[in-house]
Amino acid sequence: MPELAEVEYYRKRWSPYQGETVLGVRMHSSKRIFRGVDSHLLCQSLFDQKLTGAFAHGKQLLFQFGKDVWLGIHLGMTGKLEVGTTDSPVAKHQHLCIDLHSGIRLLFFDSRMFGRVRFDLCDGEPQWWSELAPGLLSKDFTIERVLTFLRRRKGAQIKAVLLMQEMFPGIGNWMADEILWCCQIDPRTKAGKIDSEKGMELHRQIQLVARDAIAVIGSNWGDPPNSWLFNHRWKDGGNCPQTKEPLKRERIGGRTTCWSPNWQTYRGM
DNA sequence: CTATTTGTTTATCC
DNA sequence: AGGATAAACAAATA
Repeated sequence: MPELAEVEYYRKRWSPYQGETVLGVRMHSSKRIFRGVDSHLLCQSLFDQKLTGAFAHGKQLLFQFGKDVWLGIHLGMTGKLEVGTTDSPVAKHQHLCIDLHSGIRLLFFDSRMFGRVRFDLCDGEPQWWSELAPGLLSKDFTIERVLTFLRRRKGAQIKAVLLMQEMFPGIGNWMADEILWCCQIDPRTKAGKIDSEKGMELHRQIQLVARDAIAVIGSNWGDPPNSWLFNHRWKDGGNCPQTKEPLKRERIGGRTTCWSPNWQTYRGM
């Protein structure tokens, strides 16, 4: 499930426990999720450290312990972070639990196991983190960068381009559809066919959708208003909030895409 | 039993 | 070389 706003929601779940000290760490098998991680070193390094930072960037999460212990988490398709207590039994699909002195237990679940845990011991944030593309709401996410990227990816469908994390960190399937719906762009449009005027609108709507999604979902997983495509896109028989006509669902750019054919009529130059 | 899933990585083709 | 596309990954759900 997790895209930009959901990831921010999960960051907030663990964030309040900053300042608390780690009593113990347990990892439950699942080599896949811990690929590349020295699990013994991870447990050892976290022990007796305070949680000192909780960061989100796009779909990536980063938790800092002490000064130079860093735990990175990607939630994949089905990952989630929860808070329990140190006496709760191990649940299904539980991969990591961090017990704190207060009796609180920080938990990471992921049934499909497309998620990933990373671990770094370093002075300053890990390199992979500092190399992430500028966030959608940062001042470095400029119109120029977006237009240049659209030109480079000119042969790909815009739906697929919006899912590329190296330019649009945090945009996932539903956000991409929401953004294109706001811009009235046909999701099958080739990126190179979008003129600069439409490109500027796209840039703006990306920021608006990101801001609104974080406001509504990112704080307490609220329900988006019915004026969004979001509430109508999942099941068959949904209607476009603008035209009231049936929405279409089809596989575009490798992903199920929902759009409103008579609303999203822009097909470019 | 089959088809579907809100994500990324890898292979393959061009 | 670099871009575009599809398959693979694993498990729940309908």
